[in-house]
Amino acid sequence: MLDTTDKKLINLLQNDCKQTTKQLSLQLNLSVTAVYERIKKLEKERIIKKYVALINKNKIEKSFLVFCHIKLIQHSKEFVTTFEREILKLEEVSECFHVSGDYDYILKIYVKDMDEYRDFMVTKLTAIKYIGSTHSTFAIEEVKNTSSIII
Amino acid sequence: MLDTTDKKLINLLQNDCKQTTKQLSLQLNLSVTAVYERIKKLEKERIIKKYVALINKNKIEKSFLVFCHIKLIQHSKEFVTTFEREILKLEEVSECFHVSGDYDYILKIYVKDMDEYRDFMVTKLTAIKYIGSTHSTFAIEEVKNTSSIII
DNA sequence: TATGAAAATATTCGTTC
DNA sequence: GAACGAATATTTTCATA
Repeated sequence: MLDTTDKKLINLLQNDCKQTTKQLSLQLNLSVTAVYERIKKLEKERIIKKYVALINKNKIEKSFLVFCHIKLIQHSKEFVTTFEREILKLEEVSECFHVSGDYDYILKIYVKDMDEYRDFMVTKLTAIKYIGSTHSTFAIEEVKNTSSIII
Repeated sequence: MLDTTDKKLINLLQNDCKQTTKQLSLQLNLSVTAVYERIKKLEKERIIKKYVALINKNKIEKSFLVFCHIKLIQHSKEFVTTFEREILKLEEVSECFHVSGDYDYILKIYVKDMDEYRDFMVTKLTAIKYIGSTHSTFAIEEVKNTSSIII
């Protein structure tokens, strides 16, 4: 189980994973080795999944964000499987969740601008079989966008 | 401007930022120093925003994901500002985007389970002033969820 | 859990293209 | 300005107490 120190450590690493174990040890009142061992444990147990660099989307021309709600024409196993397999291939789709309610999937799509989005819709998304309908919602502003979950 | 090597480097770091410059240099056919200098440049220009650890939500009891669509009662400057300021304080809300369309905001919320979500709704979210209506959509399955944008 | 030595890595520097 | 290899500084890693 995770104790308070583990949780603190996870929160620190979610915010900046390039801190040295020495820096972490000072914040946690632990020795360098103790921090090191705890991190290794968290990695081994796959509580820490991976370490990544987060990129400023404005600077790489991928700041146009669209939420796309998708309904399939039917919910048979084959339709679901095919759709999901095809979605995984689309690099513009950063997230895709199967959801309950009025539609079947919510997709988060990052592209350069509206032109690129239209192109994506026409040539890639709607080329996937079994899509019944789509509804696009455009982001006007990013109020909050964090990868970390405070525990 | 970013050349092909920069883009490759960014993609590598988005996938694993703990690789040593030596490992990166082998994949990029560059010297260790050249890789080092390119990374420093990307950090300085804020193209790389930060380095973070990604946590397995299943293992920390935060795997219940809800998309919440919110409409404000009005769109005055004051209402928008107040709402956004309050949302930033809620640690359950990992993302919040101001959007066009049928509602004003899309929120992504991670909690433990439905009970915790109900509690969050009642005591935290709907306690915020100026919310007109909310509509919650629950994730059944995570099909794709990546922090990286391939460039 | 802590210490410290050994190994690996990051960082700086002088030089070349 | 970008790349390189050599040097130095720092950090990680691991055996041992």
